[in-house]
Amino acid sequence: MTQRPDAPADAVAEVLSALADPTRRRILDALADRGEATATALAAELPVSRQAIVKHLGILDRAGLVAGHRAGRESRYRVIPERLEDTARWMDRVAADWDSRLAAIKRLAEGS
Amino acid sequence: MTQRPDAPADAVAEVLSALADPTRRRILDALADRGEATATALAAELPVSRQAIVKHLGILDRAGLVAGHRAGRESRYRVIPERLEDTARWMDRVAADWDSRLAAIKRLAEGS
DNA sequence: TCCATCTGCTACCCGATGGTTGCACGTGTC
DNA sequence: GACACGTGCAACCATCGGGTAGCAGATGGA
Repeated sequence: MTQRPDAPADAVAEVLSALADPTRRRILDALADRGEATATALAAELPVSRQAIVKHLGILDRAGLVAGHRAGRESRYRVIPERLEDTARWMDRVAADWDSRLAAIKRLAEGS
Repeated sequence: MTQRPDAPADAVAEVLSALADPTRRRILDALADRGEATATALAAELPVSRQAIVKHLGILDRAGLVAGHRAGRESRYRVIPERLEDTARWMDRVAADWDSRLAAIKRLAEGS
C-alpha cells in the first residue's frame, strides 16, 4: 500500500456520495468483474436503462472511481482503485481520531 | 485493530449513505470533539435547526455511527468508531479485489 | 407549585436526484 | 452509399431527502 498524501476532503465527499447509491455499487461490481465494459453492456445486465447507466458512470467518473476511453464507436469504462484506497485510509484515520478523543475524555472523566 | 467478521453489505450501505451528507459529517465532527452532546447543543453550533439535527442523529444511530442515552431531561449522544472501522476494512477489501481483477485481466491480455 | 427548558412528534415545503423516453449524431460494416 | 449499432443530449417525471415550523409532553429548578 503506497503512502500518498491525504486525500482532500471534497474528493472523499464525492467518493462517499457516489458510493451511497446501490445502483452505482452494482455498476462498479459489474465493471470490476469484466475489467472493461460499455454503458450498453452494463444496461443489459442491470435492471435500468442505458441512459441511467450513463448518468451514473458520469458521477463515478467525476468521483474518480472510474475512467472511460473511446474505442471506435463505443466507449469503454474501467474501474480505478486509487480513490477507493484513499477514502478507506481517510476513514481509518477518522476512526482512529474518534478512538483517541474518546480515550482522552475517558481519562479526563476518571480524574487524570 | 481487532479482526471482526466482515460487515454485512447492508450495514456498509447504511454507513455510506449516512456519511454521504455533509451536515451529517459536521455533526460527527462536532460530536467527536465534545465526546458527548445533545441535539440542542449541536444545533447551536451548526447552521441548521434542532429538528434537522435530530433527524440526522436518527439516521446516524440507525447506521450505528452514534449512540444516545437519556440523562435526566436531556438526551446525550456520543460517537462510535466500530462501524466506521468495519466500513474502512470493507472498502480496502473491495479496492484490493479491483486490483487483483485488473491484474488478472492484464495478464490475460498479455497472453498468459 | 409554577415555570423554564429540553425533548419528541407531525405536517409541510422544496430542491436534488434517480429514472425514463425520444431523437439526432458518429462510426463501423455490407 | 445505405444500414445498423452505439453514443450523446435534452426534456420530462416521480420520488426521496434535507430543512423548517408548530405544538404537546416530560423533567429539573425556583
